Amino acid sequence: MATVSRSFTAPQTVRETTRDSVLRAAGVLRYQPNRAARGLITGRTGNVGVIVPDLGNPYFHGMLEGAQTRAREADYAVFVADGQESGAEEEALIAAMRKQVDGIVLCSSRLAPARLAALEPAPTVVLLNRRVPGLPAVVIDSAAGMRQAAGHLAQLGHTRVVFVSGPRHSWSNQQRRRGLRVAAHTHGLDVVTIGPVAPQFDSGVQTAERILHTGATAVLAYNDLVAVGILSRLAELGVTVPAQLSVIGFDDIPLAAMVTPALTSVSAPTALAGQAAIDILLSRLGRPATPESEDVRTLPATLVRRASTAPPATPSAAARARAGTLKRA
Amino acid sequence: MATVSRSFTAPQTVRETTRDSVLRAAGVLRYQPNRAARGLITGRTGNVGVIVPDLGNPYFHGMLEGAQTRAREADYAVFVADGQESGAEEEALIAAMRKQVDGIVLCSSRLAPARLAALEPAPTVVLLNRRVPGLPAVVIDSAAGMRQAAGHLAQLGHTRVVFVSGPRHSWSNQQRRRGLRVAAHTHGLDVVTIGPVAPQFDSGVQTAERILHTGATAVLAYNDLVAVGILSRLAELGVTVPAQLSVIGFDDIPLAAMVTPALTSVSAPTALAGQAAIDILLSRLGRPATPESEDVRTLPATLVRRASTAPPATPSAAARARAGTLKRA
DNA sequence: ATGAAAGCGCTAACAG
DNA sequence: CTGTTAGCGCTTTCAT
Repeated sequence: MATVSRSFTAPQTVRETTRDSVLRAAGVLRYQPNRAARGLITGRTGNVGVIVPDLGNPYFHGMLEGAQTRAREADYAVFVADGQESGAEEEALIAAMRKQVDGIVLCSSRLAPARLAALEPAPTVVLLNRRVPGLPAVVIDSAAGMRQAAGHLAQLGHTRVVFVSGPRHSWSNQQRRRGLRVAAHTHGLDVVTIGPVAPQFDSGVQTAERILHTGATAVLAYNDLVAVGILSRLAELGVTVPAQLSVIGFDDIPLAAMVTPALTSVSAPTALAGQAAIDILLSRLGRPATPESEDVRTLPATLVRRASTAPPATPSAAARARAGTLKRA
Repeated sequence: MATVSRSFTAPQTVRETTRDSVLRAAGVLRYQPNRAARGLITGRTGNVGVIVPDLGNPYFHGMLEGAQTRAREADYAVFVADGQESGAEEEALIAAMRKQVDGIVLCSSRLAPARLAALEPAPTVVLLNRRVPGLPAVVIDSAAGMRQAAGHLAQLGHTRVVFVSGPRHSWSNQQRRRGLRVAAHTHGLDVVTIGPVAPQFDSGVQTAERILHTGATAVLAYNDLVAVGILSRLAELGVTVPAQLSVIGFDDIPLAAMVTPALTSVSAPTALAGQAAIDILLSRLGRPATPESEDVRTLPATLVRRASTAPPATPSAAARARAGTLKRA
């Protein structure tokens, strides 16, 4: 009995011939150690949890995918749960998961900072797309993307750009806004802010004309959804993009890759972020509770040059390239 | 000790006053029964697994979301795993999950029918978007959507339509193809099939001109991706949609909701399907192993009328309505 | 209605 | 190197 256990968990401590026959027998009987029972004694479950505010939001799919991939590579299974945009629900989920997982990745947590800080050390938690002192985190550096976007526009000769601001209290929006202000200063760009607006297609449609009235030649939208809305309305108004106006969106959702060739976008590496979160989580599980070391990993958002660098030779060729990431059912 | 257990699992068997003090104490101490330990003895884990071929594919997000929502309502936690489009990996995942879950939902399984049939009765499994005799399943009835699409086109006065066929061996494609054939016959439509083509944006771009050459006035594409490709190329060619040509896509991915107003789409209720799968799974867990009763739930895909019924009064209004489902990070 | 004891499947400590 | 023993946290007889 103990020998069987050892053959799985500490193969070196068992004579080779014995181990072989054990493993062969296990193969025939399709025996696999019961992880729940193992966890009962080792205190480790081999599971990690991933909590997102809304599984219906494409923004989180990349994070989930990245996390799942990495976790599975390390032979961890992942629980996924939907916090329903509610801090209370999130806390309930954490409580429910606590004993079933070794750690939890909290994506864009809706919990108050104090609540988050109160979680550690049990369970081990890693924040994704959120920063709270004392907790390990993976953040996406919007500012980096904004620097690239501003540099890109400056190089194209733009001098006056519009920023369509997202939800006022959104951490992402603050990041993007702040990043742009700095970057614009660096490149001598004049920034006009419109908004805040809801991060919807609709908002873009409604702000398009105001944007034109500012006399700006380029616009950075809070996210791709807003950018696409702007593009849609501009098309109706007969404004050619990017010739008369450059439009830059923000996000990493498959959607963005598909819409009109006129869209350039600052893209957040969500899948990489998911992977990084798992990496940190697993490394923390190694050393038992080291409150001093604070792991924070920053991933830069990057400008994905699409058509607006210059009108593409054949628009469809560019569109084709962009569509490559989408898959079938 | 035993009384504590009973207070949680069988409250009636404990005197009210005793139970109250137990539960109150539990609240204070933040005690929650350890589900793993419980599972060890009851044989039930309170977890379900969801396996999809590719977490990066938007088509499966709805299923996952629906499944997660329903599972959580029933106080089940969900494991999610990515089969990487591989039957072998899928089997490995099933094996790994088996002891940790009470049942598994297999979405668009890539496993051979015989392999699937060999799974039951342990673990309990429900197929989603796949049908194999003897196994409970939730399928999305593409034929219903095709009937609506054909009826819609016939009513608009079309007589000759193109079907751009997807991957030859795809179950979905067979369903759609077959459904259209029947529906076209009913409505006296003439169908020209082009393809099979890869389910990509690119394919649409490449087939657009061939479609025009057929003299057809409407086209049904295998999926939205192909449809959008077609629309993109048509725009380049100066063909107005829907006036000169009606384009209908197929799928339920957020993407589709955003692209040009010219797209009408047959939409698959993936979230509902995910919920239904969990419903069946949980009902099966109730009655222990009833191999006779074969639960199969069919959900109809439906035509989502967008702009192509008639050119919208204000295109942006229609576009706006379609964009409503997308959310922010 | 409650407590005592056995045991779910496993690993860890200790003999041998 | 391998077998024996104890016990992880819980539920479930079986007594009381």
